[in-house]
Amino acid sequence: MYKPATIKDIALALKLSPSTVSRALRDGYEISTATKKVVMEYAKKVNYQSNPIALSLKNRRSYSIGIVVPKLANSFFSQAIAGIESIAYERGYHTIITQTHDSSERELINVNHLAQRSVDGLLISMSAGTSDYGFLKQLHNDGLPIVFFDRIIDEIETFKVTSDNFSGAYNATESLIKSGRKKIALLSNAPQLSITNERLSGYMKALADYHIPFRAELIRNCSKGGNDYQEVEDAVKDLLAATDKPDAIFISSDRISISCIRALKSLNFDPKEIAIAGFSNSDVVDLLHPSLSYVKQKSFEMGQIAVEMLLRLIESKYPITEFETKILDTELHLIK
Amino acid sequence: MYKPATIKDIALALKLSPSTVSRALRDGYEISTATKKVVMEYAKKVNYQSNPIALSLKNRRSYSIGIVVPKLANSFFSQAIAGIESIAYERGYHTIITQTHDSSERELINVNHLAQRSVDGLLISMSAGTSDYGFLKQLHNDGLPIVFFDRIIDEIETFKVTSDNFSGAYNATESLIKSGRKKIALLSNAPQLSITNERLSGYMKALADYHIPFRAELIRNCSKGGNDYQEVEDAVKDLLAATDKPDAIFISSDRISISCIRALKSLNFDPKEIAIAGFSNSDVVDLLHPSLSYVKQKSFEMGQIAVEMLLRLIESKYPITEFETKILDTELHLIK
DNA sequence: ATTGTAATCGGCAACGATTGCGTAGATTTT
DNA sequence: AAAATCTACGCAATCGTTGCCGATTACAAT
Repeated sequence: MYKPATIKDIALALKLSPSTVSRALRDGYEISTATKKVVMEYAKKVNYQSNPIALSLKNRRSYSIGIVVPKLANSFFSQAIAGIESIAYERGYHTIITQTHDSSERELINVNHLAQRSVDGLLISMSAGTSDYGFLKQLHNDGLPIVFFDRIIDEIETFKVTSDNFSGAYNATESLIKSGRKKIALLSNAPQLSITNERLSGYMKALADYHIPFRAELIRNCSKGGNDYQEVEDAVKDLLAATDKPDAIFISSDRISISCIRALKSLNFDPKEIAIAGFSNSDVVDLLHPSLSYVKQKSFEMGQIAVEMLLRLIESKYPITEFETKILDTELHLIK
Repeated sequence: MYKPATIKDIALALKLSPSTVSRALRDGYEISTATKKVVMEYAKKVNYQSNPIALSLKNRRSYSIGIVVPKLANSFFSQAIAGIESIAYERGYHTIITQTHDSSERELINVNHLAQRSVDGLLISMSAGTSDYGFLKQLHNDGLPIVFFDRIIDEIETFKVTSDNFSGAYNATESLIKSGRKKIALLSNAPQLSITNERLSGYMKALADYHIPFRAELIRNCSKGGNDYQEVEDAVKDLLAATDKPDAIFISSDRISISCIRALKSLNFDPKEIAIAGFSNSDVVDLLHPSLSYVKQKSFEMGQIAVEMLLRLIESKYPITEFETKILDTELHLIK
């Protein structure tokens, strides 16, 4: 059985009391230099390390923060996590990463697990399927610091950070228009997500600004958000089977962008015939074929900002009542 | 301050002792049905959930397992994690995921953090930079169950699962040979990794079997394992600048495969002039251009097998002394 | 010699949950 | 009616750590 040395062990071996050992290790002022030296040396010898579980129980602080994202395999999220970690580690916090695979049930389980494990705070990007935020509201009201990133919600008042999805979508759509396309379809993400609607608005505004009539039949919702390839292929096939078929597609999600490319490839479509632009943070998006123009979010920075917000909440001595929602701009990369 | 209901709270409210409440909640036989009913109902009302921290401290069991991988952004690992979770959740365990970014220091910190957090066991795929396994040996000797996957090491005797890297490399190299290539370069991964040498051996064996002389000048080590793009580009550039330049490249790592493709693209190389094949578990590898034949590992299955091994170790009543190293075969996907 | 005052350390309790043991009171047995 | 048995619950210890208070000692000030 795995059993590391404890303060008691040291106390017993050195014929001291646990409290003395504890204070000696933390360099307390009331302990003599000699005792400190003996304790420190013995502690090093037996490789003593304080038990974070016991500390968590006693202090109700764990110096760890919980991360809940839909999918690690999604580049955007793994980049955001890297950003979170870059700051968290620096500030002495550990991270506990969990993924929900866009399942509400899994999300509930993970969030509760993290809360019970007494993480000091929570960074969360909501799952597509979640519509009941009661469990989060509960935790938030009970005082658990929470920061939302990317897929944020209105129902809870706290710090949030997300991308300028409207402009991102606007710019991408505009670029398609400027390259001469007029019949621009939209592959949209799960409709309950905040980002989905913002991107839809950007798409519509761009059409309007360029006097292109909005055509509902060019919109396809992929409510499974690219987790289901078949859904996307069916949508693409359907779009391209129309008599007045689109000459471009704007895709409002990373995973759906990939699926759309795969669909176009498997349907053997001439890339010149149909232009595509979409959101993507894939680190190989520039190598894909058929190629697409893409809107890239500042994922790493978003992670950094989110965790900084969270640490402000956690380490603030007084309750914070003024919250901020930060919007990061996006980068449009056009195909050469 | 976030403060969930405790057993004491319930005891106080119901004028019972904590022990009675505890036993009532666990449906102990010595508690009257009436009391149980009262306790259960009140517990539900205040949304009581047992504190895992306290339980961990008392039982030295946490029903959580630690996962340590080099990089979440690497598809292979995020797929393996999905496999791990699929089994772990089913069996009532939580997972705590950490990544090292191939840094030994980070690996040490993460492993210790997990051990101290009293995870019941550890699933680890080693970082490229690690050469001192002392800290793992220590934990293992102290009785912490550990299972290695993918990037395994010989120095510790326990369950392990990895891919048949030799055959994977052999088959890929063979496919290049059969397509008429004779001057096959090798972009190799960090040399201290187990998988690197196995793949090198497979490459060499294929050359030998087809009577192609081994040429050391066609081997390039990317010791940073594709974490550094420039290293790969330099290697590719160097290879292709030679007078007797290769007509094919076999790449022994996922990340390096991607970097190599990018290098070839940025150097404007004709895909027909130089064929490439490499290990990759990217979920978009079939959409890349220039395209490559690829060796895909059974990542999801590997995760499942690893966690099953770990649970055997954790839940075994008697110490296990007979260990197994499972080798999964790989899938070769040729470009059409 | 007495009091004051640091310096140095130990004891107790608590964080939340579990559990062996003890026991008051009710019920049954003799 | 006395003794034995049961029922249903409480007490206290435990896990590792630390905060608070108290105790001991030495040494200086009075």
